Amino acid sequence: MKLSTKGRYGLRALIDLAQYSEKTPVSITSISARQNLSERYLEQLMSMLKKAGLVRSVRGAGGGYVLAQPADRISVGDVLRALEGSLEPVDCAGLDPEGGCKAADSCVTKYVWQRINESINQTVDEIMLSRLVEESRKKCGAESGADRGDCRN
Amino acid sequence: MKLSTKGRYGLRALIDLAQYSEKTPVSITSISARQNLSERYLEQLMSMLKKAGLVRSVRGAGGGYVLAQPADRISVGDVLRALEGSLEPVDCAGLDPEGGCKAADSCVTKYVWQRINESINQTVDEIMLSRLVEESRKKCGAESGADRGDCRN
DNA sequence: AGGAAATCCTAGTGAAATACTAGGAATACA
DNA sequence: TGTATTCCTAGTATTTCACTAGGATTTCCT
Repeated sequence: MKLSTKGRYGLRALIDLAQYSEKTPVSITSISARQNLSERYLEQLMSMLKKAGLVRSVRGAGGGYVLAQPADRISVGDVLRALEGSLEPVDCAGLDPEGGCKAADSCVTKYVWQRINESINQTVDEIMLSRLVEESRKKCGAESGADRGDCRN
Repeated sequence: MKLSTKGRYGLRALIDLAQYSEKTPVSITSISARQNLSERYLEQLMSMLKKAGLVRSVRGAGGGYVLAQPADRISVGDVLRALEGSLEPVDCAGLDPEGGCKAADSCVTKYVWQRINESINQTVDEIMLSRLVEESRKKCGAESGADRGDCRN
């Protein structure tokens, strides 16, 4: 039940992007420098976020990324699902027509997985990027945010 | 964000155990036969559940396992945490004294991981084994539960 | 006593996923 | 034309997962 680095790094990157891309696009180089992430790896994450319609890209010199939607319309859930795939804790095969779990109707644990799934999604869908950006600004205002790169989550 | 087979199989096994161990201990052989699980693997899961104090074992012929607590005092959360370890989506190193995340105080994403963690734990802690046993009995009453083994979740 | 049925314990292992790295093509600004 | 960027595909070392294997120990039954 762990999130992979995709989700963890990607959320940090998007918060960073939301903070710095108000006027001009933000390059992968600058995000990865601030957040202490591998450029090449972050590149792949941004590509996924783009496919999911959360960011837009500007190619060429002076280019980079910007949010494709206002920060108060992008939820943590949108970000995590884009990067991690479905957040449900178990892939119940009950969906496929001929796929798998013939016991779907009599499967007791399925109820449990559904409940977990709902609670996770509800939680992540109600936290908006804009809110995290606010928090971040508050905290960086208080302390000099010099050592931000230490946080790997 | 997927549960491993440990949590999935283990929960099924414990539901099975709760149903069949009212009078006598239930052997791994019989659980794995009913649930269509590898005996050797299930053995390891039962060992973990024992360490966690959820089941007791009776050695020797005629032995097996019984619940160490009544089924209405064992939650799904107890089972999953015993088998999967902590359910928190990110191992924030903020706990260790000299361990890791120096940015803990200024870490924005930490808030997100905490919220997810809380919602997962709350959900799984309020579903009791006894309830799942009830559900299982209802469903097996309706249909002839012959094909139970097909469900791999 | 002796065998059968069970738990207990440690280690090994093939396959898959993870977390990157690498190389280069395409695009746009200056 | 050159430099800064995104874009795309493929390779790879490490780790984790999901078992399998071998045997020791305990207890019941005859």
